[in-house]
Amino acid sequence: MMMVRKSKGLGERHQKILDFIASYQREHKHPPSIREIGIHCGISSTSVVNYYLDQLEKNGHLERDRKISRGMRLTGNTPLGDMFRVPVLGVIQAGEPIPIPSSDFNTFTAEDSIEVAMSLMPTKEKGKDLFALKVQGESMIDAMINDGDIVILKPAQDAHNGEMVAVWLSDRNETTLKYYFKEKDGYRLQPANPTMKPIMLKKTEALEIKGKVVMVIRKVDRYN
Amino acid sequence: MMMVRKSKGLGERHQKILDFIASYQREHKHPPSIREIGIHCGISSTSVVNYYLDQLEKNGHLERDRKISRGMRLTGNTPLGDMFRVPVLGVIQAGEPIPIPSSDFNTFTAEDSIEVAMSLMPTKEKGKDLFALKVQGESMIDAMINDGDIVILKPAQDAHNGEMVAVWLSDRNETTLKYYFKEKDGYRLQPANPTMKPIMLKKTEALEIKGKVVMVIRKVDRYN
DNA sequence: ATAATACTCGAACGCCTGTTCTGTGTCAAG
DNA sequence: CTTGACACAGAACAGGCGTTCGAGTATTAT
Repeated sequence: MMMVRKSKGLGERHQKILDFIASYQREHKHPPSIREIGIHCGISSTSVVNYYLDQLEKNGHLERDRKISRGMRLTGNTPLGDMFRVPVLGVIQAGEPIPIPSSDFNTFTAEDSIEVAMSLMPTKEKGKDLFALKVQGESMIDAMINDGDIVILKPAQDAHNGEMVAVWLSDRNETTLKYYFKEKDGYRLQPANPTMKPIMLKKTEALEIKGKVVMVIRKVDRYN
Repeated sequence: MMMVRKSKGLGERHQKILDFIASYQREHKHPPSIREIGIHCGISSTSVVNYYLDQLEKNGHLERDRKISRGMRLTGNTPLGDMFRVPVLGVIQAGEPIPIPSSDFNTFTAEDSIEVAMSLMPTKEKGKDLFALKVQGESMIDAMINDGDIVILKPAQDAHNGEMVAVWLSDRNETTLKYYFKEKDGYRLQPANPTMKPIMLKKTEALEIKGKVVMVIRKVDRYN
């Protein structure tokens, strides 16, 4: 009954156009013209570009200011400017396992997410597969992280000494954020607050590193 | 010798054009045309707009892609996209007074500053006269703020109970970040970490509120 | 006063750009 | 096979838009 040409919603060309607009805008700070889109996407006719642009507008991926040159803008979670979008996968709390990114967490799930300015991002892990978690409860206080804070993590299964990691201690059924140190007899999980004592783990105890902490953001609007 | 028409660097019209471009871009996600600038800035001729645009380009406030419609972009500290630029006025540490914004801190001082996504901003204090300070030393640990953290503040001389404020205790020659509570016999400055004891102040002791904490950002790249 | 400089206007030129129309080839349903 | 929706190309049109030029008006220096 229903005919499917290439894929259901977005064809390869739709995606290519969308990507080009985003990269062009990022570089030039203004959208491309129809003809420029055509050239860079291998479309020889302006009418075809217009054809796709109309579809993208119908699907809600794009907004157009008709009659205005370069009058288009990407909608939805395509951050313009120099910022990064990080999906908030869930909450992190002491007694619960850590949600980690699934394979297809980059899909069009317009789930909850936050935007972070590129210029704030440490090192060059600019927006690989970063993800964010909202801290629930006050169990991370010894990591100097409060209830309601947002932690941005980079997925990882292991870590170097001195890195702050999110770990799941299955033996203790506990999630925690600590500085990671491997020692001869096991592991040491050091709180950020030097006045607090580290957790010492024997090699036999399970320790699952879920990610490295890249950034912590605390919005202080808990007053009224 | 030197002739000064209106002001030295930027005339009123230059500023008006700059502001219009910024607001137009923020709303439409693409730059305005020369004619649009003319209309909204009270300039009847496109050549005059072009005239000012050339000057702005020469002064480095603008970049132009000649021959390309709407081919202009603001340079310097004019964040595109939906983000906010907050100037970093200095450091905050226990033994030093708190730098606060001067009257003309919005001028073209291309000093150090950070960008924060609009969507991260609490409440509607979107970028009034916010400013940021870099925390130096570990004296703010009881506010769950670590060495190297960036705190974003809103200027204030007083506060409501329960708000986190940056205060300067001149009697003790001390700067600190605490939750503020006014009590019958004085003030109570409560650390964020509930396991730590508050500072009790008599009414006679000087307490200068310098700002309210709006946000805390911690970049965790202290590993290599 | 005179000249120089800064600023403003209006109009015209021509490329840039979005729009529209006609035509072609493909593929699946009837 | 025929039909029709779909994907695409090319050309032509009209208006958008940056550019340029000639000219007029202030303001300032000499």
